This record gives sequence, structure tokens and C-alpha cells, in this order.
Amino acid sequence: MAGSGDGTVGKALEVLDQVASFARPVRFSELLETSPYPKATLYRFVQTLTNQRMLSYDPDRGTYAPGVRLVRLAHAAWQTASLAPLARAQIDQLSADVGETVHLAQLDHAQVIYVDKRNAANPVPMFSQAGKVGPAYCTGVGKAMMAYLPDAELGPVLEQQSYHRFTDTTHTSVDSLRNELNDIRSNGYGFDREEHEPGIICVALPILTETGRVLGALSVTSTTARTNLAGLESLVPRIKTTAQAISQEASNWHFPAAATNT
Amino acid sequence: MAGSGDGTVGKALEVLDQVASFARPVRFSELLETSPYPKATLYRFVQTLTNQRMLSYDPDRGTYAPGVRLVRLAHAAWQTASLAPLARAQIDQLSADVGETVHLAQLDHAQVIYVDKRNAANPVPMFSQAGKVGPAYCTGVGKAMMAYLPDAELGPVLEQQSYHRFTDTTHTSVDSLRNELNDIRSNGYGFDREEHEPGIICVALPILTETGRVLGALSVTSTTARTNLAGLESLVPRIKTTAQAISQEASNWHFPAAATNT
DNA sequence: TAAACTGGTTTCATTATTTGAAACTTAGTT
DNA sequence: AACTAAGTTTCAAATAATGAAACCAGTTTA
Repeated sequence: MAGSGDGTVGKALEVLDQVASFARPVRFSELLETSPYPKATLYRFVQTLTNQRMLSYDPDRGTYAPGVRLVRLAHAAWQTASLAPLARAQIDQLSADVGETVHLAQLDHAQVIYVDKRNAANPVPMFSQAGKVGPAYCTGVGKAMMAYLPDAELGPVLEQQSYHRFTDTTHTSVDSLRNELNDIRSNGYGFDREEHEPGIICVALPILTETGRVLGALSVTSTTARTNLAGLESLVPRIKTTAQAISQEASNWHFPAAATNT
Repeated sequence: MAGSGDGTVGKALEVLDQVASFARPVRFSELLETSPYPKATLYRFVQTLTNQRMLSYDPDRGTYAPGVRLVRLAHAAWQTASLAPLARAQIDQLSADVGETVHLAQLDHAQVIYVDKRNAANPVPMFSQAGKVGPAYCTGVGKAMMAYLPDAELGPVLEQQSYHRFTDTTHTSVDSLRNELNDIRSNGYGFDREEHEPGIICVALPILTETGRVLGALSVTSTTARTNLAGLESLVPRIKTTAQAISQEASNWHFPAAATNT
């Protein structure tokens, strides 16, 4: 139904996800316990993925872990498909200007993926942050992106949120979330009102194509100790400039050198 | 034979690699030109991969690019399968101590993948470096790892090197490379004698398990303007300490919390 | 020492999926 | 209106995936 299911490839990738979801090397038997597939089938999947170096096998311990080929592919993904490389300069500038942490995120399925992060004060090494996923319904970037999703796509995304109550401002129902999304859409920006973590607030703006498609979102995060929503709101014009610049870059970019043959 | 070929999954991953190898979004027709598969078959693969969000499709332009799901998976790969997270502290320390750029690399197939990098002077943002691949035959880390590969594995790896002459110290034959690997094996460390880029030299040491399996390699890079091979050689004891510490971490690590159920 | 177990690997007839030539559909030319 | 290029769908034949069961170590238990 939802998401998975295309033939053999889909199943193999499910297994890959499963391995990745353990945050440590796993034994075959451990996978088997959680797997819907019979022993022989799962075994063959794991073999195939290992041959393909999507999984790596530790012979000393008999464990499987996500393979290095993924790291290589991801490098390509990050370079080509994400906004990060072409947004880099803009984000550096923004982060320097506002003196707060800036996040660049994109939507994957129903989750938010942080593809870049710039911390004005102490620049955290990236990979530890890039690729990190978070919930969409209780983050500034998540809501900013959802607010601009076409209705047909929004529905399923709303369904798949967990609506876990992290704090007492967390949205816990589709309805209340949908209301806020409308507000965000009319304002052009949205907040995280300590919905995910107490004391942490942010403003977020979507990054849209000329055709209005959602590319990603940009946020500036701070703490209630340092500022408040009004303070963040005052940054909106500055952030909007960056968002538009990134959108511009993105539309210029694609096809750096389209061949002119035949 | 070598590498590819496991059933449908293997083929799909080949297509994924192909998309990744263009460093830009590609049209279906462009893929078709380079693909061994007939139109309908390729089409179905691309569809499947897109459904699975391993590829992303830009409807405005009709192009495909590696998908964000890869970024998420890679995060897991990097965290679990690579030495980077558990080597981080050690590398920080080493880089600070020697005041030069430190690379942490692993072997994928016949290529070197840099999984982490620490630059004493200006800390380069990571993702742009992590995941980057390089040739094995003309890099310090590559040679250090090959030197400790079991013969059965080494053969194919040696075959697959390009032996492109980057500089006049580059190895251009299996034989000369094999000779150096022997030397490295008996010394316990190896150099990059400007084999890849003029003026760039490095010392590299392998990171091995207790059983002697190659986990990765560590290198300290400098320029001929700042030092020479002897200078780098004097760092070997210091680097060795780090290599051993990382190996130790790696063997301690696996199974942080093995479940004790039934 | 044997018997039972655990964790992993292989077999093989059955079943379901993939395959790809060709036909079709748009949308853009001439 | 006829032609083309690029992308999408069909469908019978060919191929690959499936999984119950058998098998093969090592380990533990009796």
C-alpha cells in the first residue's frame, strides 16, 4: 500500500532500510526476527545486497551493516539532488548575518531531511548532521514545506505523521496542524513554537520554484533564552532574500552543459 | 563476473549508479543512450527507483537525479559501517598534534572512499569531502590498504586500477605497484610521493583488526613546500598510536547493547 | 559420546515477475 | 496535415524469485 511494494527491488530496499534502522551491525538472525520474509528469501536478499556492496559483512563477527557504496551514492545525491551545494554560499552569508543556526531541509516522503546546517558559533562537522531525519509536523521547516504542498500530496503526508506530543505546544491532530498550515501559507512563513523541544524556537520559510513547487525550506533557530518569536519574525525579510536567491540558483543551475548533439 | 549481475536488484542498482555518474539531473533519453537495456526495461527500472525515492524526478524539467532517500541511508551507513564516528575524537587529536590535514579512508571495491577529513588550519565542511572517491593505486591510503589485503582479494583490485600517469612518480604498472606494496607491508607504512598531484605528499598507515583484516587507513598530508618524506616519516609513531587506538575502538564497539532475549 | 539445538546455507519444483518488441500517445516540427 | 522525437503502455514468452524442507557446521545439554 503506502510507499513500498515495487517488485523485488522494493523488497530488497526494504531490507536495506531494515539494516539501516538498527544503528549497529546486525546478525542475520536478528534481521530474520523482524523480517516478514522466510529464512531463505531474506538470506538471498542479504547476499545480493552484500555482493552489491550496499551492505558490508564483517566476517569476524558475522554481522551486516550498511555498506560504503551508499556513502558514495549519497555523495552524488547530495551534490546533485539536494539544494545544499548550490545554497552553500547563501547559507554561509545568512548564518553570519543573523548569528544563529541555519538549517536547510528537504522533504522525503513524510519526513524532513536536513541536508545542510550552519552554526554561526561552532560549526558542527557536517555529515553528522546532514542526512539526519526529523518529524515534519513539529518542526519549522517541516510545516513550511507542507504548507505549500499541493492538496493531493499533502493528504498522505498528514496521515503519516505520528503526532506524538513532545511538548504542550505540539500539534496532536491533523486538524490543528492543517489550520496552522493555512496560516503559514497566507503569511509566507511559519514558526516552531517549542513544539519539538522546550526552549527551542525557529522561523522557517519555504524555498519554492517559479512554478510554486516546494524545493525545500530554510530555518533560523534560536532559544527562548536569547530571543522570542517577534525577534525571529524580524528576520523574515532577510531570510526571504536568501530563500529567493537559492530558488534562483536552483532554476539557473540544472543543465550546466546541455549537449547540443544531433 | 566482477561485481555486477545479481538478478533484478543488481540491475536496478546499476541504473542507480549510472544516474549518479552523471553529475547532474538527466533525461530518460540520455540514460537510454548509455544503457544496455531496452527502452521499456530501463523505463520500468527508473519508475521503480523513483517510487522508492532512490531517484527523484523533476516534473518541470523531466529529469532524474539521485534521491534524498540515499542521503538518509548514507547517514546510517556512515554512522554504522564507517570508522568515522568512532574515530572522530582520535582524528581531532591527531590533526591538532601534527598540524596537518588528516584523512580517514576505506576501501570500496577498487576505489578509496574518504569517510572523514580533518584540516588543522581551515576545517572544510565535511559532506563535500566525505563520500568522495579516489583512485587506490596512487594515493597513500589506497596503497596502505592494498598492502594488507589477502592475495585473493588483492588480485582483482590491482587489475581494476587505471594506472593513469598523473605525475612522473605515478605507478603505471601492476608490477611496480606490487613491489611498493611489499615494501609497505614490511615497513608498516607507505608514502604518496607526489604520485597524484605534484607538490602533495603524505604518509599513510593501515588500520587493521586484531585478525589482520583491513578496516581502513589513515594519512597525514602535506606539501613539498612545507616538509619532505623524512619529515612525514617522523610522524609515523604518532600516527600509529592513533591507528591502533581506532582499531581498538572498533573492536570494542560493535554490539553496544546486544539483547538478551530468549 | 551421543543426542538435541542453534544459526546459517543450499536445493529444487512451483509460482510470480521480469522482459522487450511493438504498438501507442503526446507534444513539438516541418 | 503529415512527420518526428520522447515518453508510456501492452502482452505472451522467458526468466528469475520463492520458500518448505533438507542440510551442515558448531555448541550446548543429557
